[in-house]
Amino acid sequence: MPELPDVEGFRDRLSATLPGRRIDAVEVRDSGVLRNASARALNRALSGHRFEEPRRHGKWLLLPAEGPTLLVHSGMTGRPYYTSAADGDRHDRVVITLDRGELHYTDQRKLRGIWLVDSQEDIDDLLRDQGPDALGLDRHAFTEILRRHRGALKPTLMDQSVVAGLGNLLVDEICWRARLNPKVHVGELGDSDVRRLHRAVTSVLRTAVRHGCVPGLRRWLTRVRDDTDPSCPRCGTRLRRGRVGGRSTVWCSQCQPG
DNA sequence: GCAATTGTTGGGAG
DNA sequence: GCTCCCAACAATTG
Repeated sequence: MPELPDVEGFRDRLSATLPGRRIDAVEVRDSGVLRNASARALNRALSGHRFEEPRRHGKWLLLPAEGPTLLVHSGMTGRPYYTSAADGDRHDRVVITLDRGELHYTDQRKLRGIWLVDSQEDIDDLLRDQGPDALGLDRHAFTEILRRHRGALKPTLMDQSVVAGLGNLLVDEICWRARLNPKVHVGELGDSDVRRLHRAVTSVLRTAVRHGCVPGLRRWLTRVRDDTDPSCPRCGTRLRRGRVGGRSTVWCSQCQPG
């Protein structure tokens, strides 16, 4: 689930609760989510520290704590959340007890997880291959980035080293909005195509961030993509399903020819 | 039992 | 070097 809008929602909610909270204890219930540190190292590095303002880059969430920083990548099913009560989730893997409330990381599938780093250099290292964040990317920068690539549109937009934050649902929604076939090659796009694409990225992201997910709104592809026999919310044509770049893809052969 | 799943990585082919 | 495909990671659902 987590793409840029979801992670931005995590960041926004944690921003309202986490800064200033002191870490009292780190309880690791499933070390399968720890990617580069032991539970003991986590405890030692974080205990007594206070969380600062959370940040985000693409699908990465950064939780700095006066020196050490937790980097969270939620994979497909992860979600960090603050709770003031002692409630939780079935798949809570890490529970950090704070001086007030708790920070939980729940993750059913554990495809990614949590990294602990202790310097800006280590952060840069982990995020080295990330392209610029998709949110707030202006048209000039977007065009310049796109012009460096030749492959199919959808895999290019989903490549986190090209642009950081776009996932499967978002990219389908963006291509549909821009009336571009997900299989079209980036090199074939004209200036007006790129302009339309940038507008679609911006507007879809802005709305999705407001909702904290890719919303199934009235005139959105996401609303119908999981229907048994979905039709285009714009023109009514039966939607096509297939795989593009190895991912399940939905598009409208009428609105997105090619 | 088999396929599929909203993410990422590494290996290998062309 | 670039692009694409596959398998793997893991857990659950249809």
